[in-house]
Parts: sequence; structure tokens; C-alpha cells
Amino acid sequence: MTPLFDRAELADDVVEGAVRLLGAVLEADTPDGTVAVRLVEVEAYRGADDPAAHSYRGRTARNAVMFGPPGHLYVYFVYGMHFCANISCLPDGEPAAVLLRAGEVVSDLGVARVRRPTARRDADLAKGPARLASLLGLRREHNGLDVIDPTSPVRLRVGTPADPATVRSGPRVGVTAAHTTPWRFWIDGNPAVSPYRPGRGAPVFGGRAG
DNA sequence: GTAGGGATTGACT
DNA sequence: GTCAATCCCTACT
Repeated sequence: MTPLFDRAELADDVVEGAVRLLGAVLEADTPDGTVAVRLVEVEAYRGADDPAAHSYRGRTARNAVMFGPPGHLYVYFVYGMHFCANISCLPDGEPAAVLLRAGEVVSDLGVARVRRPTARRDADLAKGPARLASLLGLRREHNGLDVIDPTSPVRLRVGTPADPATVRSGPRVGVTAAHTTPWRFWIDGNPAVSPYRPGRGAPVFGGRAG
């Protein structure tokens, strides 16, 4: 069990924060038991200068967490059926967040398999942002939770930070705007990294991940 | 009030 | 490779 993640590591820069989150462990208490995943793929989204960010058009009820203090969960609902989870970055008042795109299950594998019975391989359990959120049971009611708090039902731990030599970057997945900004980061070769898919209208670029 | 589309996934050809 | 599922948010009338 590693210590809680240092909130200051998320406060100075969202791109740096995204890279620092690679290898960190997100641990959630679910109705089936506690599940922990080590983050292997993330994407950075920032403020008003990033057309792909939800915060681009200003603060709304949905994206308010992005404008708050670092280290809080921003959970949103997409495509009428899926949830995606972010961790807020930058100080209170500066909008930014890191989308948690994929992770590898650290514990408990049995619980994880119960929660995602359709996953064919263990590497698929949290391979993709909606799968990760589903595995950890992250839903609307978790929006705004402080994950740097030992009493929180969802906690962020130091885990096993990624070796910087194995970190790769490329364009973000599925975004319609700013598809050339290389703010997706992943651990090279990790089997839980999700496949790259260009966003609508985006040119094919970067090839496959991993 | 209402239309258009989305930081996706799983099933199917 | 293609496509449907399905609801909330945002923008615009």
C-alpha cells in the first residue's frame, strides 16, 4: 500500500501532472469490494486555450470541478451510456483536468472480473476511459470527490511511477478539436493501453499505441 | 423549447 | 471494417 498522491504534483502544470499520474494507483470501494488500477494511459485538457477541453467555453454546472482545486474527480456522462473520469489539476480558479484513459488492475483481480464479466482478457478490464470508470464504479455521484483524502471512497496513491524512458505521447483519442495537440501520454508496451482512434474529421496520425 | 452531437463501447458484416 | 445504443449538455430559436 503506497502513500496518497501528492496534491502539489497536480498543481503546477497539467501536462506535467498527466505524466506524473502514469503509474499512480486509483483505488475505489465498490459494492463488490475494493478495486485498484495502476494508470497506464492519460490525456491532458486545459482551460480556455484548448478547444478540445470541456472548459473551453467557460464554467458550467457540468465542468465546475475542472475550475476547482487539484486532486478532485471530474466525472461526466457521454454517448447516453458511459461515464468518463478525470482528475482536476492546477490551483483553484484555473481550469484543467487529466482524463484517465486506461489502467491495469493491481487488486483485487477477482473483484475486477466480477465487475466486468464481459472482459475477455485481464488487460481489457480497464482498457478505455468508460471501461475504467465502469470497473471502479465511478458515476455522477462521485463527481467532485477529493481523491487525496484517506477517508474518500476513491483514493489516489503513489503506486509505481512510470519510468520516464517508457513514456510516450501522441494526439488525444476521439477528440474532434485540436487533434494535433500531443497531450495523450501512455506507458509504452503496456497491454492495457487502449488502441488509438482519430476523432471525427481528424487525420490518421501516430499509428497504433503501445 | 428544441436540435445536434459527443474525451465510447460492444456487436456484427 | 461499420453501426446502433441512448441521454445529457450546449447553443440557438
